[in-house]
Amino acid sequence: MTTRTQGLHPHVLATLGLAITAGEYPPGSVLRTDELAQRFDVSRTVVREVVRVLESMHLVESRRRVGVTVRPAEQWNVYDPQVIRWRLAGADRPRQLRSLTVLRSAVEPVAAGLAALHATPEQCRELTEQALGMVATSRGRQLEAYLVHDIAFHRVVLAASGNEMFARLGDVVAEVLTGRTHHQVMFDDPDPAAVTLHVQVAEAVRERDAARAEELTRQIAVGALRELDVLAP
Amino acid sequence: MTTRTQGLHPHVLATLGLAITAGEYPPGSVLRTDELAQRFDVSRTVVREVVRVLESMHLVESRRRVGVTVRPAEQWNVYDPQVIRWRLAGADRPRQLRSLTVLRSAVEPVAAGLAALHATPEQCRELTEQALGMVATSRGRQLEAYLVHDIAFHRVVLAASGNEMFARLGDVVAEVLTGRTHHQVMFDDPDPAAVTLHVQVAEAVRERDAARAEELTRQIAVGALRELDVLAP
DNA sequence: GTGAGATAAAAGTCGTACTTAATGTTCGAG
DNA sequence: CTCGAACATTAAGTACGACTTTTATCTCAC
Repeated sequence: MTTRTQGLHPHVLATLGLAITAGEYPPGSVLRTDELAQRFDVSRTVVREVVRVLESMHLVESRRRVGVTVRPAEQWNVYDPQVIRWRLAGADRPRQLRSLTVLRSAVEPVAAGLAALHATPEQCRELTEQALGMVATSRGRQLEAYLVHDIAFHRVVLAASGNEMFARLGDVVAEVLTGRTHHQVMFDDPDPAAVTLHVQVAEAVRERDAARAEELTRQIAVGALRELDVLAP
Repeated sequence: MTTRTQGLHPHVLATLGLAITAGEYPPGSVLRTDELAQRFDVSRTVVREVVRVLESMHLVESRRRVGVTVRPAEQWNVYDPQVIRWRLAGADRPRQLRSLTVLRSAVEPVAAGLAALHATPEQCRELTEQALGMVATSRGRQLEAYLVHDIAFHRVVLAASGNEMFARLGDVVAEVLTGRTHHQVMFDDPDPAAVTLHVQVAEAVRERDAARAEELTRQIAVGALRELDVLAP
């Protein structure tokens, strides 16, 4: 079950990162580089580079004479897309999905409001197009195709907000939506109300109606949260 | 002007990270590890570890036969606390401060609303205490003391929200508030209206009034944004 | 021009030797 | 018996040199 990556470093990093974020090493656990080198059958060089990266993610802390200790989850860089992916792939996907959705519910309405003020004509067009794509694929179990448009739609909104912090959440939203579609329980077809709301958001942005864009997006977020409450414990 | 850090790796990392985030290397610039090793007078080992970390922050990309190329700013991991610190220390502090404040304006109101639902008695007490501390230090040019309470206040709100993504923004908020107080132009005393609002937020949380906590925090955010508009171009 | 093949440049990997710092232990002074 | 200072030990940090692998680019025949 070797994770078949090209290059040793990526492979070791992925394996260790996944294991740590999955909680396989309780906080305070100590790893030694030599031991890891042996375990993965790679040189200490590779292990050291991996440890440095994990350290920059605050997953571990490396101290002389003691080793590489695993940090408590509260200290992890949970905004690191890599960490997010690991956690979504691991055991506590539900919890992660929930906390990310709450984050979305805070950010996306504001982003939509700003998008209404700053979106370029090109972005407005793109937004409408994706919304129509969602409508077109919202029936008949085309969840995969729907997902593509959904992701693109939210990406454009976040990018059009003109705020780089929002824009960079595009990847996170993509992960959330993908995770929801693939792993989470999900209805056969998306909620028709949500689809309509997306179309209306595109409309509001096009008409530069910031307040409406924000409010409509807030409704989308509320819907997503409610759905999560229904489908998850 | 050696940045006097203990350990070679931290020193090289800090220097290079700062230089890149400051835009000293335009996107697409190519660095070679041997060259860097020479320049910093360290072994290739150290440089390689640094490059791996920078790579995990998406600041650079390392490819065989071509070298280490600097990525465009849109791809940087702008949520990495380290990157945030570098950018706040560098040339575009104003822009960074603004985008982070917008992020706060989206997140903190929602966090406050959740805090009203989930805060422990201990957190309520802490909140009130910090708010009172803000009142006590709001006059007579005690900006430093005020800052401490301000940071603590917002940290508690974010932590009390019960959402880990929000909680982890505590450091970011701390950086923003610190940056605003130290480097940004700021009035001699904080805005009295803001101080009052903080006290009221503590009150609302204590009384479990989520809607009010959210609305009041939104007003704080609006004030912060307005202040930024007044004091920055 | 175009495509196959040679060339070379730079990152990737490895092993070993040495340095440094933190921890734990020992041992002597009080 | 307690305390503290010297010492030994351990694991990370750093350095260096050799070798491998990938791949951009150049060459040359067609």
